[in-house]
Amino acid sequence: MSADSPAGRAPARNKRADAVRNEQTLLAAAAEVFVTSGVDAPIRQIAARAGVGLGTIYRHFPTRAELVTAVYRHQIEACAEAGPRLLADAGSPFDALRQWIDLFVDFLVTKHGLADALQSDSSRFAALHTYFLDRLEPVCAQLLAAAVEAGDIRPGTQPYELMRGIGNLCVGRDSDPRYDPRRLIDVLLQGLRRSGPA
Amino acid sequence: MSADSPAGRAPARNKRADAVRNEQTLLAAAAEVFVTSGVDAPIRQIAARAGVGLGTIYRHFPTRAELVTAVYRHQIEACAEAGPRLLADAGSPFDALRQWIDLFVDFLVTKHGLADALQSDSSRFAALHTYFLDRLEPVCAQLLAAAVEAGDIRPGTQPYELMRGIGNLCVGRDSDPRYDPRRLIDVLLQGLRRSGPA
DNA sequence: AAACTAACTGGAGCAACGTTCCGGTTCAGG
DNA sequence: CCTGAACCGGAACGTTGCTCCAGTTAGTTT
Repeated sequence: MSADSPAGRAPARNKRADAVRNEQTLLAAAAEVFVTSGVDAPIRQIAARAGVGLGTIYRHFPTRAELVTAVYRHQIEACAEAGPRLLADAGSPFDALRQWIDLFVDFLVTKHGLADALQSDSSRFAALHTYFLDRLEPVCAQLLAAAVEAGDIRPGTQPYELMRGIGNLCVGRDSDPRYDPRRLIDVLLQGLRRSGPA
Repeated sequence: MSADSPAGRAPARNKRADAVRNEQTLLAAAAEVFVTSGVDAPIRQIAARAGVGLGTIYRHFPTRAELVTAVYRHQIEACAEAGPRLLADAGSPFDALRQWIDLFVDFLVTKHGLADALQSDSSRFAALHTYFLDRLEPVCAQLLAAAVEAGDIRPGTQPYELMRGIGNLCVGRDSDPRYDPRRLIDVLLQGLRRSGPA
C-alpha cells in the first residue's frame, strides 16, 4: 500500500497540514477511547472525542481495522522485533518461544477486547488480522523452527495455527476470573514438546 | 427456571394452544435460519421465516441466548449424557476424555458461529454461556478426575478453564482453511498428560 | 496580496438492527 | 354465545455503520 502517513516521518509533501494534524488527533483520541470502551467503540464516540466529524475519520481510516492497526502499529512492531532478540538472549529456543508468546499474550490481553476483535467476525477486522499475521507469523516461524532444530519441540506445528490458537485462547479473558489464558497456553506449550524427551 | 414449555411434554394447561404452536414454529424456523445465517442472524429474519411478528419472538424468547439454548438443548443434553457412557466404554479415561472433547468440538463446529457466539461479548449470550457450562462442566470434571485418578494426566486442570479454552479454540474456524482447531486441541491434550510418563 | 483550486471537513441522511410498547385479535372457560 | 385474559403483529424509537456532498481552508500561482 501507500508508504505515507502512518509511518510518521516527514509530512509527505502532498498532504495538507491540517490533515496531518487531524490524523494525529484521531490516533490519540482512538487510543484513549479504546482503553475505556474497547476496540469496538462506536465510531461516533471516537470522532466526538477527537472533535472531528464522521467524514474525517472515514477519510483517514476507511475501515476500523486500519484505525486499530495504526493505533497499535508500534507495539506490534516491538513484538516482532523482540523475536530474534529473545532467540539470541534466552537460554534455549524453547525459552525464547515461551517468552515471546508471553509478550504476545501481554499485548492481546492488555488491550481491551483486542483478542476478541482479532478473531471475531472475520469480515470486519480482516485487515487487522492480516496485518498481525503478516508481521508476526515469520517471527513465530523462526522461533518455532529454532526450537525444533534444537530438539525442544516436535516438528509439524504451523506458525499460523499456533498464533491463531493463542489469540483465540485470549478471547474473553475479562469475563470470568476463573479463566486465565496463560495457564492453558502453558499447557499447549507443554504439548508441543517432544513426547519422549530423550 | 420454569420447567414448562421447552421440555415439550403436556401443553401445560395454562398455556394457550396458539402460543404453543407458535413456539414450535419459532424453534423450527430459528433452527433453519441458524444453519444458513449463523446464530447471529437478525431477529427479523427468524420472525419472517416463522411468519410471526417481532413481538411474538420476544415474548417467547426474551433474549437471543434463550432461543439458541432452546434450539440446541437436546444436543447439549446428548453431549452431557455421552460423558459417563464414554467413561464406561472407552479403553482408558484419557481416551474417554478425548472422545468426549471430540463430541463437544463436533457440536461447536457444525453450528455455524456457535463457538463465536459462546465466547464473544459476554453480555449478550450470557445465559447461553451459563447453560452450557452448568450442564457440561460437571461432566467434564468427572472425565478429568477419572483421567487424573488413572494417572493419565496430571492433576490441577480446572474443568471450567479447559472447556472455555476448547470453546475458544473453535472460534472462527471457517475463516481460514489453514486453521484446524482439532490439531491444537490435540496438542493441548498432549500437554495435559504427565510430563514424565513413567 | 489576491485569487484560485484541490484537498479536506462536518454532519445530514440512509439502511440495518435490537428492543419496547400497545391496539387489535383470538382462545378458553363460563 | 360472551367475556376477559392471553397473545399477536408490527409501528416506532434509539443506536450503529457508512456514504455523500455543500461549504471551508490550506497551499500555490500570478
